[in-house]
Amino acid sequence: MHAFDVLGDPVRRHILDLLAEGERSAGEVVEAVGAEFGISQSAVSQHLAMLRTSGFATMRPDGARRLYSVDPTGLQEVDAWVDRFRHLWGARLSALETEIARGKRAQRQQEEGKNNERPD
Amino acid sequence: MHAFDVLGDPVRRHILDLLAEGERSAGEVVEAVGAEFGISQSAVSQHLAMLRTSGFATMRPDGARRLYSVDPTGLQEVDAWVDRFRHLWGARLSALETEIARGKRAQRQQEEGKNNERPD
DNA sequence: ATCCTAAATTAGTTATGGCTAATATTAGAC
DNA sequence: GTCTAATATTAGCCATAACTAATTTAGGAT
Repeated sequence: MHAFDVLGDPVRRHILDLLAEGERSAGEVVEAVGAEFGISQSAVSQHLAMLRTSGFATMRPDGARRLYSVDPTGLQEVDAWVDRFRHLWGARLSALETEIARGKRAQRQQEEGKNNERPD
Repeated sequence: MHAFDVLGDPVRRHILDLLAEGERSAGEVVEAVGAEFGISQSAVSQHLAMLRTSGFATMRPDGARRLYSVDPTGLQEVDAWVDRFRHLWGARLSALETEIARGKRAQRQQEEGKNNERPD
């Protein structure tokens, strides 16, 4: 199943949001998601399995419990796809691109300062 | 329909890839996509409509033809969602984040230089 | 060994997304 | 006006993703 199909489901996005805050046991995920979406333990378990097999989550056993975390792999895949289009939003990526612009200006000024005592 | 559901479909991703190269008429899209996926004009038209209503494409009429282009809106939405997880892959966003890091370093050095003649 | 809790798995049902086929719209040429 | 080309729209069919209910597996306690 393709990365975007995985993220297409609101329950799976919610699970990832939760895991983004840190490792969670399957039970904790069931409780949180159940509260929000009212679905069964089975359903959540199936989602967790899919997140794992599609590279969005990792699991480690802890006794009888299973602890899940975010796996960046799948998200990076998504990010890589979106990359192709980044140039379309004005070579300006809000806060991020502002930082870059400022950084470049700062660098330029610094480098010019090295060669020439008179910056613009 | 949610942005990720839109990108979940391989045909729609293919269309966006095509539009990323530049504006295309509906007919051109039908031909390109038809060749790759073997689906009808109707199917492609339905996909184009969805891309439009979900903020991934814009359309402008040109006589009887309709010219489609990528609309960054939907992609930005996706990008914003992924943002929450970026810190997970090493606070390193390939070229982009490298730029930021360099920029911050440059700024820091420059500012320190103003107050104190001895940079680290 | 028995029991309980945590979680996964399986089988079966249902809702929906994506398709085709047919039809409708619109623009331009004649 | 009629005809054709380009595209959109509608209705209906089908495949499948997501769910529930029931069962199974496994760990830890008594």
